[in-house]
Amino acid sequence: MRSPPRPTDAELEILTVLWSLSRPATVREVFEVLQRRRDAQYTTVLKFMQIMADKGLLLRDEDQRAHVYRVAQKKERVQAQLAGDLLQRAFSGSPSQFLIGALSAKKASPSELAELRRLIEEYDGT
Amino acid sequence: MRSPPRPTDAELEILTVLWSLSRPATVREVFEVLQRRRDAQYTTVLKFMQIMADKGLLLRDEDQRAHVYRVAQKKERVQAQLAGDLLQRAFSGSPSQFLIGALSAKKASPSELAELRRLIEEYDGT
DNA sequence: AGATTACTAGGAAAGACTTCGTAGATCAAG
DNA sequence: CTTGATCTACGAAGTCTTTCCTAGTAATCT
Repeated sequence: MRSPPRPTDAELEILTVLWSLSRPATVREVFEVLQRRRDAQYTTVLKFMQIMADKGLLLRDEDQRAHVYRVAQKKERVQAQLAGDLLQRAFSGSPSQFLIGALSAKKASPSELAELRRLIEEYDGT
Repeated sequence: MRSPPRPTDAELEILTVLWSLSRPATVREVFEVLQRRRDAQYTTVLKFMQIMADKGLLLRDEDQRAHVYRVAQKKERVQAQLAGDLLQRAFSGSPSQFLIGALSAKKASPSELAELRRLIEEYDGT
C-alpha cells in the first residue's frame, strides 16, 4: 500500500478540480470545469483520469456506465507531499526560507498575514 | 530576456550543488559533489549542465578548456519561482495553506518557529 | 613522442508526460 | 428499431526528461 507518486502538472490540475467539487465526479464533470480554465479534449481528460487511477491517485467506481472517480488521498495529504517535497529539494528543509520564497512570489494580504501569525502561535502550542 | 523555464528535478539538483558551492564551477566540481548524493556518470552531469545553459538556467564561460558554469539567476529568484508556482497550482494562492502543507510534511524546530514568527512580524512592518 | 587522462560535443535510447483520434459499446430519442 | 449522443478502451504521435556511450580533441605524464 505504498503512497502514490507525486502528481504531474496535468494530474494536479485534475486533482484541484476534484478538490473544488468536494465530491466524486465523472470525467464529464471534471472536463466541464477544466474547460473553463484551459483547452483540452474530453478524451484527454479521460486518459489522465485513467492514468491517475492506475497510479493510485484516484479511485474509480465502475458501477455506472459513466465511471465515478474520487481522490484516493485527502487533499491535505497530497498538498503536504508536494510542499514537503519542494521544501526538501529546493530549500534544504528550511521552512522560513520556504515561506520567504512563497511570499516573495506573491504578496500576502493583511488577512493572510493574520492567518499566518495565528497559525504559528497555534502550531507552537501543539 | 524572458525568465528561464522552471528547472526539472534533475536540473534543480545541479542548481543546489552550485548554490552550496556559492561560486561558479566546472562540470567536474559539480560532478564530484553530486556523486556523494547519488549515482550518475560524468557525462550525464555534463549533459544536464549543457542543457541548462541552453535553457538559460546557467551561464557558461568557455575561456578555459574546462568550461565554467554559474547560475543565471539568484538562488532566491529561482526559489521564489518554484514556491510561487506550487503555491498557485496546489494551494490556490493561500500562503497559510502552503505553510501548513510544509509544516505537516516536516515538523519545524523551535528555532525555525521563532524564525518564522520573526519573519512574519518583519514582513508585516514592510 | 607515445600513452594516458580529462573535456566537450553529438547522438541516441528509454521512459515519462501530454494530447488526441478512432473504434466499439451503451443509452436515449424519435 | 434506427439514429445520434455519450462513454470507455486502445493506441499512437510528439515532446520532454533522464541517462549514458562514443568520438574527437586537448593536456599531462613517462
